[in-house]
Order: sequence, then structure tokens, then C-alpha cells
Amino acid sequence: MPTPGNFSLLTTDGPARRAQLTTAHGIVETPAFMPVGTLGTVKALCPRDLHEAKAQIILGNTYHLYLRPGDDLVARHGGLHAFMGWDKPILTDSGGFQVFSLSSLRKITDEGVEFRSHLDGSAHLFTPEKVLDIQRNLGSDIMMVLDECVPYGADAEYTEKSLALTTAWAKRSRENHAPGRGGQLLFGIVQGGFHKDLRARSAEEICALGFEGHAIGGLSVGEGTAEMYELIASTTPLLPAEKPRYLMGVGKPLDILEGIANGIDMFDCVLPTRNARNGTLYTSQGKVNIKRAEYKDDGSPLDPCCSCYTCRTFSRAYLRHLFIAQELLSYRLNTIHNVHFFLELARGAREAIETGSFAAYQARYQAAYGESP
RNA sequence: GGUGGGGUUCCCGAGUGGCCAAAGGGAACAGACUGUAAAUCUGUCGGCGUCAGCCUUCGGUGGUUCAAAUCCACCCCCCACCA
Repeated sequence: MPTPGNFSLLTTDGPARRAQLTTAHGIVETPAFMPVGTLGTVKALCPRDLHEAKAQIILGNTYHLYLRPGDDLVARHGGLHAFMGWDKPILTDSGGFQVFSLSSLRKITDEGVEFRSHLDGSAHLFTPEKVLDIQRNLGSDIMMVLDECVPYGADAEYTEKSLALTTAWAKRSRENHAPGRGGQLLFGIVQGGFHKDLRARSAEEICALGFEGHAIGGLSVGEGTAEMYELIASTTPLLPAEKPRYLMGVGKPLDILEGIANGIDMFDCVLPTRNARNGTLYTSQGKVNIKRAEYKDDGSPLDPCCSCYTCRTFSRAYLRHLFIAQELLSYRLNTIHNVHFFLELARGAREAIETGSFAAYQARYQAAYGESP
């Protein structure tokens, strides 16, 4: 039985890789898409739905779970796996993204991040160490270090300072959490904004610290697709090939395939779940806005090529009706489908890499979703 | 029969002389969403338009006025209460 952290490369197709990452709660076949379950739930789904969609690993969020219900409470209930009834791997984000998205509520210091709760305004301090303590309470399989997600458009001076801080925090994180401790893996995060030289420096500094995996953070924060792809292409090769590579928060179907083409192994994104709730559904033929009037009388399935429960059972007309009527089932059926689609996207990519046909696989989606960038 | 209240753009509903094609909400029609403060947000929403404007509209008809959804007269509906 391989130990958590073991990452075995099975095969490659150009820079694209097919591998297995071992965690305390099982093996993750990569490339993998990880549905986001910020508050200990992939919104609108229950673990049964996730199993049916063949989800291998999901995300939880340190910041949000710390504030509510509290990581100590989760620990008292046996950790996040037991608490939410999910026995497969969980990756917890550190709260670094919230440092970015809730920027008006926080202040960054060398020590960490002082912030005010978006729920009740109470003051808190996140340090690299504190964030790991929380993630230990949550009992996630993969923990993320605290980082600063630099806003798009930040100049070199700010980015460089931020980068130094992120590296210092990463170092403290590694010192606080020895490899193998508690079976919990620790991933470092490369930042550096949109300055290639700073990205390279960050990659060098972060990868020198001996994390079990490496993430690229700070992308899809407002930049254009071309710029994002350029950065993925230039940064990914700087991450050690023998460790998993995780592109944080990305992305759209084509973004994910582009990442895989460049050698990324793991992805997470709120798009399938959020868009499901907002009526945008992903199909083999491209995006479908299910609230459009043209689907009012459409008795065909959302995507005839899809094997999810939603597509096997219901018509577009019914899905539109549920959405327009704001029925709760709408959110569930839409999310079941979108999550299935993203997981299937990754599963198909794994298969394509195994057969050496990833380029053709990517091209098929480019045809359906528009040439990119 | 009497008294009082009311009829506004698809719906509800503000507006009581000019700044009104008429607040606000809903519906409708589009669009956005990338480590989730998101079951959220944005746009359009009388017609025409070379975007300056022009035309039609506030129960009906007629009138007052430079100007009326707003004032007056009569008429038609609706609601409440009293007989």
C-alpha cells in the first residue's frame, strides 16, 4: 500500500501526464477535476450524487469552515470527512483566496493576515501556522499553505513584496508541518502575478521547500485567456515533474484542457456548480443557457451524449421549467449535470493521454467551445 | 338609490400643471459568472430613429391652459359602507 504523497506517473502524451496521487483516503487518478465544496458541501449535491458522478476528491475551505461552524466543532465530530459523510479525499484551501476576494476586510502583515469576518465583523488573525492547525482539525488529505493571491494588474514592486511574503509563509508552513505528518499532504503555492520573472523566482523558491505538491495560484483573476495560457505554459515546466501540479481555481473546460496539455494534474473551479445554479449548463455541444425561451418546448435531453441522471431522465423543457419556477430541484439537477460534465472532461482526458490522443481530444472540445484563446 | 374611494405603460404600483415615455417591484427577453460573502449580478423592456429628436400612451369624450396622467364637465366601469 503506497503511502500518502506517493505520486506515480503512469504515462505521458507530450507534456500531458497520466498519474496517480495517493492520499490517506485513497488514490486520485490524474488529471483530476475537484468539485468545490467550500462549506463542507458541494452546493446542491450530497455525497451520493458525487459518488455517482465519480468524483474522486473535493475541496473544502479553511476560511469559511473556520468561521462557520468552526474547525474545532468539525474536529469534535470526527473531522470533515465524517462530518459531511464523504470518505474520499478532501483538499482544503488555505484561505489565501479569501485574502484576495475579501480584500476590503483584511490587512496583510509579515505575521499573517488580520481580517474581519464577513459574517459578523469579528476580528481574526490567520498565520501560516494557524491555517495549518485549522486544516489539521478539518483532517483534510491535502492542505494548502497560506498565500497571497495578488490582484490582477499589481505592479512588479507590489508583486515582488507579496511574493517574498508568500515564500516566507511557505517556509514557515513547511517547518510547521513535516512531510508525512498525520498522513496530511502539504502543497506549496507559486505566485508572482503576471510577471514571468517573478513567477520563475516564486517557482524556484517554493519548489525548494520540499512540498508534496505544487500549485499555481493567482490565475483567472481578471486577465485575458491569452495571458493566462501564456503564464501556464511558462510556469508549469518550472514545477518538478515528479510531484503533482495543481492549477488553482481554473477553470472553463478549455482552460482545463490547456492546463492538462501543459502538464497540470489537478484543477478545481466553482464554475460547474455556480453556473448550474445560474442556469448555464455545459454540454458536448457547448454552453446551454437553460432559461432561454427556445427551450420552453424542447423535449430532448440536455445533452444526448451525457450519461448523468439529469440527462438520462429529464427534458430541456422540464429543466427550463424548474429553473424559471426557481424550484430547488433545478439547482440539484443542474449541478448533477455540470459536475458530471467536468468530471467526465477530466476522465476523458486521462483516457486520451493513455492512448496518446490528447491533442485530438482537446481539439474536439475546442470545436464545441470555440477556438481559444 | 346615497356617501366615500378608485380606474396609470404585460401585471402590481408611484406620480396631483411643465424637469413624464412616466419612480419602484414583478413578469418577459438577453448576457456574465474561473482556489464560492453568488439559488448572484448586469443590460433591455411603447413605436420609429442617421440617437438630435419625432410619434403614440395614463377608463371615455369634451374643455381650461403656452403646457394636462395631473385642473374642470359629463359619461362608462370597479370597490367599500349605508339604505
